[in-house]
Amino acid sequence: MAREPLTRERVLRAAVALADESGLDAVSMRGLSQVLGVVPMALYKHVANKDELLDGMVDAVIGEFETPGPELDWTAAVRARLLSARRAVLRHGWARRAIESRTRRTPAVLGYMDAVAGTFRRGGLSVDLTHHVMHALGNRIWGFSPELFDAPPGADAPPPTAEEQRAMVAEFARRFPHVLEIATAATGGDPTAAGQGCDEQFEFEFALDLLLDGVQRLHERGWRSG
Amino acid sequence: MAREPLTRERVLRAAVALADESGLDAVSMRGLSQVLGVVPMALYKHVANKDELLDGMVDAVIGEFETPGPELDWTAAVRARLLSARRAVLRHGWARRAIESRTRRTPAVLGYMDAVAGTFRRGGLSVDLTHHVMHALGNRIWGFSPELFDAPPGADAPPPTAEEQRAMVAEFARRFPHVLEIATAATGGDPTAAGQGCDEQFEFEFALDLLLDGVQRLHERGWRSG
DNA sequence: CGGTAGGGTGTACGGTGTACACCTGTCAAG
DNA sequence: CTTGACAGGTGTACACCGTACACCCTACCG
Repeated sequence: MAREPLTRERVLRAAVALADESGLDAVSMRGLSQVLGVVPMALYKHVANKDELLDGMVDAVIGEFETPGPELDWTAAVRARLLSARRAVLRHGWARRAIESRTRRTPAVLGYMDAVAGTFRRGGLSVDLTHHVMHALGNRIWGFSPELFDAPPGADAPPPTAEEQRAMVAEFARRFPHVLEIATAATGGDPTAAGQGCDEQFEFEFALDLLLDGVQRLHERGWRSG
Repeated sequence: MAREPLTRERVLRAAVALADESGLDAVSMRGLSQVLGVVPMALYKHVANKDELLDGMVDAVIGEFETPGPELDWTAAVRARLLSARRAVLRHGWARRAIESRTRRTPAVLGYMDAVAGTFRRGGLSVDLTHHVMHALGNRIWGFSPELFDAPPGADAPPPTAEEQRAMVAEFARRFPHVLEIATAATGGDPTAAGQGCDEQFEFEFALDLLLDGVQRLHERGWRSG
C-alpha cells in the first residue's frame, strides 16, 4: 500500500490541522513531516521554504472567508465581511499570530483586500477615503484587534494565598489605579479576575462601528484629504 | 585594565544599540554577548532569559515616551502622548515588531497604559467608555498602526524590464483593480510606485482623530454600554 | 585567614531551517 | 524494448539558536 503522494495541498492541509490541534509552534518542518510520515526535506519539493508554508496556511484561512450577498448596503457589507473573517480567524487560534507575522502579500491576501476596498467604492466612497479607512481598520480587516490586556497563559506559579492576593491587588491599585479600574469594570467588580472577563467580540464591534460611523459622516460631508 | 562589570543596565543598553544598527534579528544571546566581549552565558546572570531581555528593550523604548503638560484638554493630551510614543517607536525601527511580539505586561507597560487611561478619565470619560476606547486604539497606543501595504524589502530580484513591468501592472489591474486604485492614489498616479508613497504619519493621525472624534461624540451624548 | 557568594567561563544538549548529493520509480521518446 | 529524463522522497550535514549545568576566580566579610 504505497501511500498517496504528497501535494502542496496535502502539505498545507496537514499544516493547518497540526496548528489547529497543537499550536503554531508545533508546525516545524520536522514536526510537520513527521505527521505526514515523510522526511523533513521532502516538504521542500512542494513548498519553497517555511515562510511560504506559513503564507499558504494564511491563504487557507482566507479561503474560509465568506462573501456577503449583494443586497446589503456598504456598511453592512463591510461589517459582514469582517465578521466573517473574524469567525474564520477565531476558528484557527494560530491564525492571528500567523497573519501578524506575515509580510508578503499573496494573491489571496490581495484578493481579499480588493474585495473590501471594492465594497467601499461601490458604496460611493472616494478613492482616497477608501484608502484611509483601509489603513484605519488595520488588522481589523482580518477580524481581530490587538489584545491590550491579553491574559497571560497563567498557572505557571502556585496560586497565591488570599493574603498575598490581597496585597498584590493593593499594590496594583496604588500604582496603576486606572488600569485596575477599567479592567475590573469588565468583570463586574472582581479585581482578582481583571482582564479575563473582557468581551473581545464586543470590543471588536464597538471599534468597527466607531470607525464605520466616522467614515460615513466624513463621506456624507464630502470629505477630501489635503 | 579589567573592563567594568556587566550590569542589567549595560546589557539592555547594548541590546538596544545592537538592534538599532543591525536589526532585531541580530539580537541573539550569542551576538549580544559578543559585542559585550563576554561569553553568552554571562548574560543570564543579569537577565532571566531572552524574553525578559526583549521586555527590557521594550521598556527602554517606553522610557523615552514624553508626558504632555497639564494644560492640554484630554483629546490633545492623548494625541500628544500617542504622537510622542510614535516618535520613540520610529526612532527604533525594531520596536514595532518587538512590541507586537511581547505578551507580558511589565510595570513600564502598565504604567504607560495607566497614564493614557488616566488622561481619558480626567477628561470626564466614564470607566467603560475609557475601557472601550483603549481597546479601539489598540496598537495605536504604541504609536503605530498595522501596515497593510508594507513595502516588501525588495531588490532581491533583478529589476524587471519596462515591458515586464507593464505586463505586471496590467495583470494586477485586472485582478485587483481597487487595490491598485487606492495604492496609486497615494503616489500621485504612478502605478509602479504603488505602496511606497503612502504617508504613514498621515494615516496614523487620520485614524487617531477619527477614533477620538467618535469617542468624543459618544461621550457628549452620555453613551453607556449595555 | 577562611569561607562565602556573585559573576564570568566552558561544555553540552536539543531544537530550528535548509543546502546538497543521492536514489528510485514512472513515463515518454527512440 | 531500451534508454534517459525528470519528479519526488531520502540522508547527511551545517550553522545557528536558547539555555541547563558544573566549574572557577575574585572580592569581600567575619
